[in-house]
Amino acid sequence: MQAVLVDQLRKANRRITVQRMQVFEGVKGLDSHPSALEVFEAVKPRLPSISLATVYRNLHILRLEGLLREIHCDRGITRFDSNLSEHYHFHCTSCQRVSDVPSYSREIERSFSEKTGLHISGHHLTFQGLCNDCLKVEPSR
Amino acid sequence: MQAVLVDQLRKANRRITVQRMQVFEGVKGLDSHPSALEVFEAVKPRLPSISLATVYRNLHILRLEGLLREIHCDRGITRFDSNLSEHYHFHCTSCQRVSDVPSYSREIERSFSEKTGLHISGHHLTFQGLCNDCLKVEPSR
DNA sequence: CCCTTACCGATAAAAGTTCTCAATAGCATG
DNA sequence: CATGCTATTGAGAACTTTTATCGGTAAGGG
Repeated sequence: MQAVLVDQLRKANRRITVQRMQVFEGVKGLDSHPSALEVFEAVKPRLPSISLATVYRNLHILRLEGLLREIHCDRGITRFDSNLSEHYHFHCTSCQRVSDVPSYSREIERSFSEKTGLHISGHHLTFQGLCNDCLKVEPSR
Repeated sequence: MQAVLVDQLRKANRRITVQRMQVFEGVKGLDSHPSALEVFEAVKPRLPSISLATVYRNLHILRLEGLLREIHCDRGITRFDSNLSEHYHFHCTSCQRVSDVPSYSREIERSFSEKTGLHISGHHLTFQGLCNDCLKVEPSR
């Protein structure tokens, strides 16, 4: 299980620890693009002695090794995404949850790079709006 | 000067203070999408007694009243943009500066909304890459 | 099984932001 | 122009999110 993950960590001279695996599983298990604190809460029942610092440390390492992505939607909060395939995000401005949008276009980058001559390594597209749950509660906006 | 700004603040029952005006000018004067601290540093020479809390307070109020936009590119930092016209951003992953990209497409929203049935209020598109200055220094990537 | 060292938990510290509160100053009114 | 109401200010405490420190632990190669 998680052969790619283990191989990539080994290759980078990183050890396979219970905490590291659980942090990764924590992000993967929560489809809601959890914050570090949410990952901590999710892992704690299975690993009651885990430290918040360990969660931060491993989130950072997993991101460095390209096994997780960071996303920045709200002020001051970093969220994590285990979905490495190219995709966009939908951010509900009411409940703050972030969900995946399966579409993606590399063409956007190419046309921008052509127009500006700039060196592009990627792009992020995030839609804002109200998710269906929040639309029911406050149909005002 | 700044008739729209003043009118909008009056309408919202907000007072026109030197500090508030200078905070707005600070964001507008820095084309680099400054953080709160950078706005504070920019305003301080003209208003040596201004408090950092006042800068934060007014950035928040100006955003609430729709006179500034917030953008979230890096981890943990909120940047401000006085350019209210619809546009995208280019984020240099080396020097962390953010610049404006003049293009915009409302069509993206419409097609996404049509496909998903979700209620969309906006979208943010940010390109990552190396700006021309940083490309010269580190042509590695 | 042993040794090296990456990693852990606990905690302090740093960075970014918001809150509290007494004093001040916009500005509407007379 | 003087007065009163209250939104705003400056200073600092407090809070939130994230990173650094450090002695002890355990992963994994030999």
